[in-house]
Amino acid sequence: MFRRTVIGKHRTTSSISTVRPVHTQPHPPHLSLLADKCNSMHQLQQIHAQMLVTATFHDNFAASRLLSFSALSINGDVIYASKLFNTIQQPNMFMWNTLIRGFAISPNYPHEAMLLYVKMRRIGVTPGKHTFPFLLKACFNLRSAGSCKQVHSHVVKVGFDLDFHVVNSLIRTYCGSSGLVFARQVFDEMPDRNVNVWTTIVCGYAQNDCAQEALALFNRMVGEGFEPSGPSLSSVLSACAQSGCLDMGEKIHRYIVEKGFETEVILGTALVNMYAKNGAILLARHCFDNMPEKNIITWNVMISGLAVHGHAKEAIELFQELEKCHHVKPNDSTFVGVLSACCHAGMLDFGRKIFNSMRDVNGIEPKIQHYGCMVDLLGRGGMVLEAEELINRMPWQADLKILGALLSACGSYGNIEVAERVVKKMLVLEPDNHGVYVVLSNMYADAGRWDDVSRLREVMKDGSLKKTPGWSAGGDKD
DNA sequence: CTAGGGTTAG
Repeated sequence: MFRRTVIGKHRTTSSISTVRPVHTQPHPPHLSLLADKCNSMHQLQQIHAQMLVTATFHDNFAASRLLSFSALSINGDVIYASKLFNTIQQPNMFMWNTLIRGFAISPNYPHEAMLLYVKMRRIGVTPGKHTFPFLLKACFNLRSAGSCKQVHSHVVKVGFDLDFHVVNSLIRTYCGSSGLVFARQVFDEMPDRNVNVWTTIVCGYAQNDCAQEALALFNRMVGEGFEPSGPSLSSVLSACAQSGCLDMGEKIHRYIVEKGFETEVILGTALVNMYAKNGAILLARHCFDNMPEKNIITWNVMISGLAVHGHAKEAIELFQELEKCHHVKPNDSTFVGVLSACCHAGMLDFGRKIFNSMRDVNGIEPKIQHYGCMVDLLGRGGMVLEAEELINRMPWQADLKILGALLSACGSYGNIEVAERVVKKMLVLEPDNHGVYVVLSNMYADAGRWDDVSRLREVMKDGSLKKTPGWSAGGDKD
């Protein structure tokens, strides 16, 4: 069990590799140091075992080091942490908080954080000021405004409603669960604020598509004498990007330069995005090229910015540059940008190659947006049948958007046969979609099929194709 | 004795 190979790496004294009887063993403080240095659950379990044998585990500080690793580390195991926690007779506040935090940030068990909090209250333990930010993180990850409200009332009852960290967490959590009104209320009721709180509310509005309000609040913040921080500038740039406020964006850029802010990844990306969304593609590119460090979001913003503004070739060249980059790997939205560039440039073969390379080379499963790009690309290239086939091969049901792209390709290339099949599918999804009748009718007219035009007109008067034999939208299922 | 809030895209 106590393999020297693993433990021995960090061994500082000889006592650790030899298990001595408990009564002769003083609490070895180095065991908790080891717990801090461990990087796998395997190592952690060995230290745990050592602590049990040497009675070190009864020391709450030592036990909490184990708890922290297993609950919080990327290589940890929150279920193990929970079991470990249950063996502790008198957990202290740090331990309760650590496990709540561990559950809160776990992908699968944020709800357990709430349950643990309830359990803690039931046995009469009063939460500390650190408890609430963790608990609220769980609410945030659950996207639950209801839970947030409940926690909010506990915050008030326990009296932490003046703690910046706690209140900021409340605002952030409300913003993340469609509770912008509550967030604003909490914000307005604060007797005093700091830059972080201002940033949270500005960001909250920006992320909820309320760019104007975000800009207004940012201006108010500055007006009240707060020095904008890097994060607050990133947030307001996002608002400038959404709302087309190039002037404001440039003003912010000048401010960043004047104040000598480090344009590290996030702030730099926010600038690139702001310029790209505003169509100032050269300025975007200039910022991009001058960034010393970029992440995948930076690349995506630049690539799709180029694609959208008619620089398909450059977008693809940039993607090829990204492929040579060792520390940044493309993700699924990278491919949305690249495929839309192919679409724009009509690069059919290259687009097919890229689409296939997603899974084969990059291990990324294409999503419906990628199929959408491909249908568009194939359709515009006149490969209407291939596009239809691709839709039929998708693992999901086609939506109106993707069918619409195919239908318009049918229109451009006069493929009535496919158009009729597509229209049927679209009417299943949306029986009163009049647009599709019009498209189809125009196609019949273009082909001189006047009988079909009038037949369709009758059907439209009826209100639905469903009633017409041979046109029963739900009737012949594919 | 340990710890908490703010930032970039779709």
